[in-house]
Amino acid sequence: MPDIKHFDPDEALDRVVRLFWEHGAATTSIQAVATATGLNRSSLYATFGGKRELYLAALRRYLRDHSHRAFAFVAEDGRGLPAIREFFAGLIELRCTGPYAGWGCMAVNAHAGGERDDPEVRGLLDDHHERLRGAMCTALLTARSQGDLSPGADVDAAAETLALLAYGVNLRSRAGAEAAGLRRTVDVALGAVGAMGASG
Amino acid sequence: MPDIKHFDPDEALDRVVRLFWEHGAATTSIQAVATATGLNRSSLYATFGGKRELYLAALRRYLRDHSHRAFAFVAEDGRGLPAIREFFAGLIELRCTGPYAGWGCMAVNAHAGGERDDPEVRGLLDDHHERLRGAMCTALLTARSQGDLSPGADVDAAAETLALLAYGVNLRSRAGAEAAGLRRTVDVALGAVGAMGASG
DNA sequence: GGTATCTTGAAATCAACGTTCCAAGAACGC
DNA sequence: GCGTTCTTGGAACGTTGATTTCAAGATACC
Repeated sequence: MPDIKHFDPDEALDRVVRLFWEHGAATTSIQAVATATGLNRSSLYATFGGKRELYLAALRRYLRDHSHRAFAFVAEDGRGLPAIREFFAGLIELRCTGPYAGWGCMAVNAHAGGERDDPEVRGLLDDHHERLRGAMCTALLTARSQGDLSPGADVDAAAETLALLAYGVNLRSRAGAEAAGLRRTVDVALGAVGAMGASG
Repeated sequence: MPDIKHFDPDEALDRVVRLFWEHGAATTSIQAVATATGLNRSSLYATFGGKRELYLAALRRYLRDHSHRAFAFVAEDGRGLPAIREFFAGLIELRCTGPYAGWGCMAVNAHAGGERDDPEVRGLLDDHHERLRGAMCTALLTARSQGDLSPGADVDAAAETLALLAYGVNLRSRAGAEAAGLRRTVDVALGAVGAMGASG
C-alpha cells in the first residue's frame, strides 16, 4: 500500500505551530500555511483535515512541547522558589529575545481571540491553566516545606496569582515590553510571595 | 447644506465597540457591523472610513469610556490600597457577570490578536498600559504616605505587577473564570502587596 | 512489469470579505 | 418650488477565504 508521504508531517506541523503562534488562527490563511510549509493544500487537508483541526493539532503540539514541558520543570525541580524564579526568567528571555520574541504565548493569545469560542480549544486552555496553576502550587508547597514561605500562606491563591502574572508577562511581551522591566517586576512580585503570609 | 445623518454616529459607535470588544477585529465583518448597527455599508464608510479606522475609533472610545475612566477613579480616590481593592472588585464583577461577562478587556484582547500589528493600535496599547501603571503607582504612593505600605517598597515594580495581574484577570475571564476564585486570588495578592517591602 | 492505492499539484468551486459606485431620496438656502 | 448637496439603499466590484475535485505521478505488493 503506497501510503508514503513525500514530507514529514511532524516537521510541517512545527512550522504550522509557529504560524498560528505568531499570527493567531483568524489571520493565518491556509494559503499562508501552504507557503510556509511548502506543501500543497491537498496534502494539508489529507493529512490534518480542515483549518480547525490544523489549528487544534498545532495548539496541542505547542502545549505539549512548550507549556507542559516548562511546567514540569517547575514542579519537579524540587527547589521551590528558585524554580519559580527560573521559570519566569526563562519565560521573559523567550518572550523578549530570540526567534520567538514578541509572539507571546500561543495559549494566552488563544484566550483573547476568536479561538476560545471553540469548545475544544476552551478545554485545552482550561487544562493549560490547571497545569500552570498546579505546577506553581507544587513549587510553592516545596518552598513552604523548606521554610521559604510562611506556614500560614494561602498557597492556592498564590499559585493562581503567579499564573495570572505569567499571563500578564506573555501579553505585554507581544506589545514589545522590555525584558529588563519585566524582570524587575517579577523579581519584586516573587519577593512579595516569599514574604507572604507574614502579615496578611 | 443637508449634512443631516439619519442616525446617531455616537450610538452606532457604541454598538461597534461592543462588537469589536467581544469578537475582535479579525472575526468581526463589516456586514456584522452593518447588521448590528442597522446601518448600510455606505453610511458606515461615509461616516467612519474603512474597517481599520472603524476599529481604531471603537478602540479609542472603549479606552476613553471604560479604561481611562476606571484608572482615574483609582488614582484620584485618595484612599490608596482600598481604592486598588475596589478597582479589582469592580473589574472582576464586570468581567464575570452582566452583559459584558466573558468579553475580557478590549485592550487586552488587542494585545493578543493581529490588531497589535497596527502601529496606531500599538501606540494606544502602550498608552493604556502607561495609564494603568500610573494609576496603580499613584494609589500605591498614597498608600505608602498613609503607612499602609513599607517605605522601602518598590512602588514602580509593584504597580507594574498589579497591572499585569489585571491583565491576567481580564484574560482568564474570557475563558469563563469564576468570579469567586478571581476575588480570592486578588485578595491574597493585594495582601502581599500590603506586606511588601517588609522582608524582601 | 502490472495493478491497485495513495499522494500530489493545479485548477475549480463557492461563499464571504472589504470596498466602491450610482441612482434615488431628503433637507436646507434661496 | 428649485437647485444644490449630502445621505442612503442596494447592487456591483475584485479579492481572498476555505474546501473539493481530478488527473497525473509515485509506490509497494504480486
